[in-house]
Amino acid sequence: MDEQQNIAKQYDPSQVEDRLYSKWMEEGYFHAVPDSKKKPYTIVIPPPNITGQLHMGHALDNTLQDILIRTKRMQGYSALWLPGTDHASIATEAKLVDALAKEGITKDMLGREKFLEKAWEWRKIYGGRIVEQLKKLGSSCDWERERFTMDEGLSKAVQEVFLKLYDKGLIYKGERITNWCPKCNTSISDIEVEFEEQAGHFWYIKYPVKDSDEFVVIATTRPETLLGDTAVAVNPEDERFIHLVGKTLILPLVNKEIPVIADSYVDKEFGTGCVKITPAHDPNDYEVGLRHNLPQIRIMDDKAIMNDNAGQYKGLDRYEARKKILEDLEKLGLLVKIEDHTHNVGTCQRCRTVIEPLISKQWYVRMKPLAEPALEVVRNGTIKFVPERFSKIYFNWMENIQDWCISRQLWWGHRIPAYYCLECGHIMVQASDPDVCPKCGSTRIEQDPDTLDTWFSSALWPFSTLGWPEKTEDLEYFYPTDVLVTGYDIIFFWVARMIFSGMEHMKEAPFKTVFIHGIVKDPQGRKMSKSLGNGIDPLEVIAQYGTDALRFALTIGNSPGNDMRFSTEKVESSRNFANKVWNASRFVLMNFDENIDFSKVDKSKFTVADRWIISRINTVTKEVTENIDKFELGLGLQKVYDFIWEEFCDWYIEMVKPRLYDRESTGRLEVQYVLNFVLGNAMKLLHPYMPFITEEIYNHLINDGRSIMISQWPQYSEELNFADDESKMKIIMDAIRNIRNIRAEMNVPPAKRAKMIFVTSGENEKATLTEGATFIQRLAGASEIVVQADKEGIPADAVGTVIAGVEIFIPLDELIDIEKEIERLNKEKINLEGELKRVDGKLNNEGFVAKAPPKVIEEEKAKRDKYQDMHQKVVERLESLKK
RNA sequence: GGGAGCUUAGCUCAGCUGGGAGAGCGUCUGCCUUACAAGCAGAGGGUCGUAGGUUCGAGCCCUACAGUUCCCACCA
Repeated sequence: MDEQQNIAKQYDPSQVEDRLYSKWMEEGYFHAVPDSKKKPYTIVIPPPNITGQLHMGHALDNTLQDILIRTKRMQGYSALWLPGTDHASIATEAKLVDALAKEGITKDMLGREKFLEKAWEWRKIYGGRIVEQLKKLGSSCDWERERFTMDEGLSKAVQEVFLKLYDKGLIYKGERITNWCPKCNTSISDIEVEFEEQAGHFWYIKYPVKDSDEFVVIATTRPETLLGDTAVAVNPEDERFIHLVGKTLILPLVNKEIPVIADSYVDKEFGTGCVKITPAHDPNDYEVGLRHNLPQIRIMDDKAIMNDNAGQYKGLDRYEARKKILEDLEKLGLLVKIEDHTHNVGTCQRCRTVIEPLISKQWYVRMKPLAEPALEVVRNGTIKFVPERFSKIYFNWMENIQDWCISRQLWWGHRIPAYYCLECGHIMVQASDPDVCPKCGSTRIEQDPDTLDTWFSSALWPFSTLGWPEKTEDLEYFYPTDVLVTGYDIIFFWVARMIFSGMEHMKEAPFKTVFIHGIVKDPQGRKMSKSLGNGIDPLEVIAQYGTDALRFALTIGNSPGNDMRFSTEKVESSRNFANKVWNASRFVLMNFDENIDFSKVDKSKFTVADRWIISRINTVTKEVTENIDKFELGLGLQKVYDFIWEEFCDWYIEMVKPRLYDRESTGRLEVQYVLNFVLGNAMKLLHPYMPFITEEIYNHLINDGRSIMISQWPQYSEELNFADDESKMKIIMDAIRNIRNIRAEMNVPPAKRAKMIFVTSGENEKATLTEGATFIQRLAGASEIVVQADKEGIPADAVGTVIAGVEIFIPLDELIDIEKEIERLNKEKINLEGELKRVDGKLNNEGFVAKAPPKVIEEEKAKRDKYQDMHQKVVERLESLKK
């Protein structure tokens, strides 16, 4: 076949990938519809941010999802992989603000409406970018169903949920201390605060006692908050200070009177035992303040600039204020000492700015009632984490859950459906803009300016994307989804919230399995990050090595939940495998005749090798299918890899070459059939992992002409299990390996062909060796093969070896180095003695014989017999050489 | 302070329910053998972190310890 003869020696993914992806799209293979004849299988994508760029984490996450969905599609499910993107309110808004700043424009200059117009423009430009990048990965998403968290339907779902939870009293507005990011200018939830160890100081400051010479010393890491102090607390059982409780202190610099209070929150052992209490700027102090009815004095504005309450420090940034305050305290002789102190500082996940806890009015979700069903559904196994250990992390978090702050002082996002009467302050939470206040009749009504936490909408993703709150056919058919694939870093942000949302609004868990993967790290084991600049761009890897190689590298040798290092060496070896597959296929295709008619195949012409490889792919099919079912994707891939490279390429193809090179040979058609069958099935098993190359090859093989994507997943069949042929092949392969070993060790030139004599008394061995003679000739470089029952006619200086039940001799024309041969045989002898010692150790152990399963004992006995026989023959051989 | 993971060949990692230690890369030797030098054949290399325990039998189960990474908590 001329066309096939011309296939390039090296696989070029760039010639294949885009072409095939377009074809799949055109054919609509990714599209899934409710089909009563099929079972549904659903995965919803973790929606990437619209401003995002594909990174290795995405590449891994989506490769794993694609492997699962492609497998299930081939297995006959109506397999839906539902894609989409997330508006990522805080991230997008921050980027847009930065971009505008470069043009000298601020949010306020634009106004809300204009700003949102800009944001939607951005979404148009960048939202599509990540989608195109996912396509480069080969993701078989149903793009006809692509969703966006701010789509009309999804926004409807968000509103519906907000109203529902508000009506149930599960959403409330409250004034309390929250995490505030002065840079992003918004409140954030607890999990968006990342603690970072920083080197800081402990400043010891004197607070004089009123009308006394006495004073207390407090230790603080944040002296600027002194301005907002409304008490100093001591432990009620601290005898050192108990006499001061109830007395009044003079707050330095401010010269205000504050009380000394007793609260068990104070640790006697830590610091000085006296704690300044700043209810408006510290979460713990806030709690203490509530217990003791202390005033809350905010001393900073939303940008962490000191406000009116800071008196002379007004207008200073919090760190400038700190410096100034310390100077002033120093002057007054109130700064006692300074110690170095490393402590954890809360920073904004988004921008790394140090969080300023502030008192403000925010919307919260009451979590306790929602957490209970979400815990139960994991406890009772309705939802399983893979690996299982992550359920513990989930429990730990969910059991100690705090109310969720959901309002954000941002513009880009779902606006909170709450309206305020400007006359009487009445709050209306409803779907549409009210005309008049039902309480006072005023028409002066304003909507809450805040938007919702991005995760509020992603929490609804598994059902909002399927049409909820409408009762759609899709929702009915595809919900609940089957697997959620994600990294362990977003279990709290997303997984947990989807679970309680699913339970609350659908009364059903949103998925059955949470398949957790680790983080992709750089070759030195560091997390890939922008600031380190150590990220490896998956798109560059694809451009250089191909998508299949990237996917292979991300999957091979990786086990669920574990982090992995990514290196170009790994991609190179992955690329090499793709090339190997390519060339094996090239070989197969080059050796097909025109107008092959497999209906003429005569199975009686199958050789031991044919049945062996069929039996092997049959077993591998079973194993790989099981591995994928158990989410052991790396193990499954390893098995396909080993099968293709070692068994199919290194053994089977090498063994069938003589039958293919001779166009008149009997069984030529049968070989072609077996090659086509085995390679075809191997490509199917490999397809979920390496979709492009497998499709390209499958298209050239002889089959029903359908795309491999929608072909049927191979089935294990008992009829294709040929145990006899597998054991025969073991003899043949052992013989070949041993002979190759001798030849290498005895420095026999590779090109030199030699006569080989096999001595065996076993009928089975004899028949097998005769049957496999051509294979041995070719693969072990034999010129002639003789199988005989005794050592008749074997020259004394022949080199030799032994496998189970068979002695092998190679008479060489030249004189051999007897010493070297003795040395080599001695090595064999020592090896066998080691094996015998181990087996005997077991069989001579009474406990083993009494308690081990009979099958294990039988196996050990068989091994002992085999090794004893081999050992005896090696010893005899050594003795005859020493003469 | 609490919790989890990891520790296996020079490097990076697999090892499913306990039954003779594996892969890739690297190293050494020999090969351009008409699918593939991004390849073929062969070799070397591990007391599976340490110490106990359970078991006929432990890389795998239990306990303690050491090193390491991460998560949660956040004592000013």
